[in-house]
Amino acid sequence: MEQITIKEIARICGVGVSTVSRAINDHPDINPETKKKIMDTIAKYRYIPNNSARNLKRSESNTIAVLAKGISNPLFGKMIQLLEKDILGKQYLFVLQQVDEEENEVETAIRLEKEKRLKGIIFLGGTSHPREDLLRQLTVPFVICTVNAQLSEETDGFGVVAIDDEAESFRMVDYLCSMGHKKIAILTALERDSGIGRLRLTGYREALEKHGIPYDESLVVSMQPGQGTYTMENGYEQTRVLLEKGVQFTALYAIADTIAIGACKAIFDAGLRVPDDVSVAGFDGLDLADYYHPSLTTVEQPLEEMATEASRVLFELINKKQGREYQIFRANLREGQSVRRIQE
Amino acid sequence: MEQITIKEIARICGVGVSTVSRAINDHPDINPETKKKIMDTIAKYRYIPNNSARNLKRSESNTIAVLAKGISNPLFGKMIQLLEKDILGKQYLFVLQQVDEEENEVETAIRLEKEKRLKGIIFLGGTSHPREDLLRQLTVPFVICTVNAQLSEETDGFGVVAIDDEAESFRMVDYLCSMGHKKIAILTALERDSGIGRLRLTGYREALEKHGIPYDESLVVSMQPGQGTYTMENGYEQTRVLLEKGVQFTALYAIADTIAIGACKAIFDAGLRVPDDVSVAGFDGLDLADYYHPSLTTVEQPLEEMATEASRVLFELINKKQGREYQIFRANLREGQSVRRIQE
DNA sequence: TTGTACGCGTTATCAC
DNA sequence: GTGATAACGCGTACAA
Repeated sequence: MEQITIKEIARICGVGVSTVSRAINDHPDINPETKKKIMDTIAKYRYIPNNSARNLKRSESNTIAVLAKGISNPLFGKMIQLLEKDILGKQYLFVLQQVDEEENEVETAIRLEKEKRLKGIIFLGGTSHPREDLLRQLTVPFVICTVNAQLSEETDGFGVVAIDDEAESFRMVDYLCSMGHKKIAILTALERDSGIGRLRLTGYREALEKHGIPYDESLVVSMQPGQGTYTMENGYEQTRVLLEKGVQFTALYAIADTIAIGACKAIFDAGLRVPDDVSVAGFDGLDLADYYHPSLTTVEQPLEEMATEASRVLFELINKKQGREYQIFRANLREGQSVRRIQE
Repeated sequence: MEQITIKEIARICGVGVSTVSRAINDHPDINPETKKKIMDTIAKYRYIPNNSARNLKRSESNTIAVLAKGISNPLFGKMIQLLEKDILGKQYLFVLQQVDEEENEVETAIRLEKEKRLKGIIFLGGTSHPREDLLRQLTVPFVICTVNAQLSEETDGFGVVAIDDEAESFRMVDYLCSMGHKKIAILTALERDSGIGRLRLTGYREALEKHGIPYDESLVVSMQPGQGTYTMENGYEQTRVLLEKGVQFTALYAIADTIAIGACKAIFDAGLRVPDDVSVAGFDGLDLADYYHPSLTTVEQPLEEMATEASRVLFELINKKQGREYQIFRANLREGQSVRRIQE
């Protein structure tokens, strides 16, 4: 199939290619009439410039990539839409790259940066302790979003847009304690988790400590590895095992809403009720948490603000070429019907 | 930031660029030693070929695009992952493009095809009656997945991988009738919907007809337009309105699980129970339907098989350059706890 | 205001 | 087995 090129358009219009190029790219010095004629021809022949050639020629390809760790993560849906709108609105090209759970997102970013001559990168999700030697191989600014990563002073030209996972996790567990719970199980990520799991687990420990509740390992349950750590299935399965063990607890805190919902199912299946027999709390503030029955008490991340901020920070970094910017948002403890106050 | 190019590598190794190219692309006639030296240098300098240049040069860019209408659609998550794996495995480049609800996915595809020199396209979601004049502007094979689109004889070089939305919808409503329900409300897409909504609504009408139940317009509720037709929020809101109107019905059939979950919430909020007071049925077979409480009776689409088949069909079309292939899968009516038998 | 010619980084086609 | 070199389609400096 013959693809029509800029040369063809030029030939048809009886002008040079540069004139066509000027018309396409809204250059100032061009005769309006000539421009109109060219644009009409372009429309008529449905000519669309070849992206590869443009990117190749332009020293700067004006592309921004969003790397989402787990595209199916319901957390990211809205954010991606917002980011795309923002980025396209700024006349940048938008590339969405999905990163598998076993994949190292920074390695993917490095490859992508060179392949596509990126101008900037936004990470959605990923590890909270990325390998900085890899990060430094990135020569363009990047923003880590939804993960409260802490980077050393040597790394530069990046931003972090997130909530304070540790503090917010603390708040939730603190809240559970204040509702009279003393035996609080936690469904958390893998032992060796490098993502938000560790941060949220730390918050859990600190809250218990504050309330003088000893940390009980039998109440700490790790999700099983495999495809999708933060899945309902995983939450269900681990909760089922926990219940079968006969460990006593009055509240169950899951570090993700999806896990919490799986947990609820296991509780129901065991013939128990939420929150009458077990209180359940989640984290993230998915829409779903609200629509679940009973609605889930959860920590709501301001996802849309975070997306907007992530793109703002990125463009700022692109302009300044350097800097370090931490934007930590405050989350909202959203009370649902899944946690009840119990008597001491 | 200086990007290293193939020329640099060639210079460093003391060879010509073509030799380096041969090493990169696994060409046969190259001295293993030379190749090793080159590959080592490449690794050392972390050279990564520029994608734009490759695509520009290669007559065929070997890129396949997946256009997903609504990336946040939980239906697509797993499918996208499978598709990506399949496509990369076949040594093709994979591009994921999100399409907004108001956007015409075919127009996006046309632009993308030229911009990126695509080799093939997979549509996830979209309209069931696409504009064929636009589709014919696509010069590469495409597969419409999850939508049972019917195209005229004049269009060629495409595949459809879907379930029979009408028949499966019929089956669900038929099932509801067989459970003793006579007043069955439906939550469907927009009046003027051109997607699966219309097909599923038709199945609903036909099932009622079979059981001699008159079609009652007051039981047909359309989702409101705006951002996200198939959302829990929309389902909630429309069900709330329906309940307030005081229309009587014993079962509620939503054409998507997400809508069904929103509906359940509205029912609970009205002080009613599912399924005791109202039976609820969904469509799609999301994981979530299973984990919801009560678990949702739904029509389960074989999403993974469909994804695998979609890529198989696409590659077949790419090789044959033409053809029309309809792969209609059979869905599975998954009984949950949200529908109960009622006495006549 | 417009056209010509060059180069972006890569692969393929030749000679050698 | 290897190295020049001509494309690929576009943007732009420069000349006209």
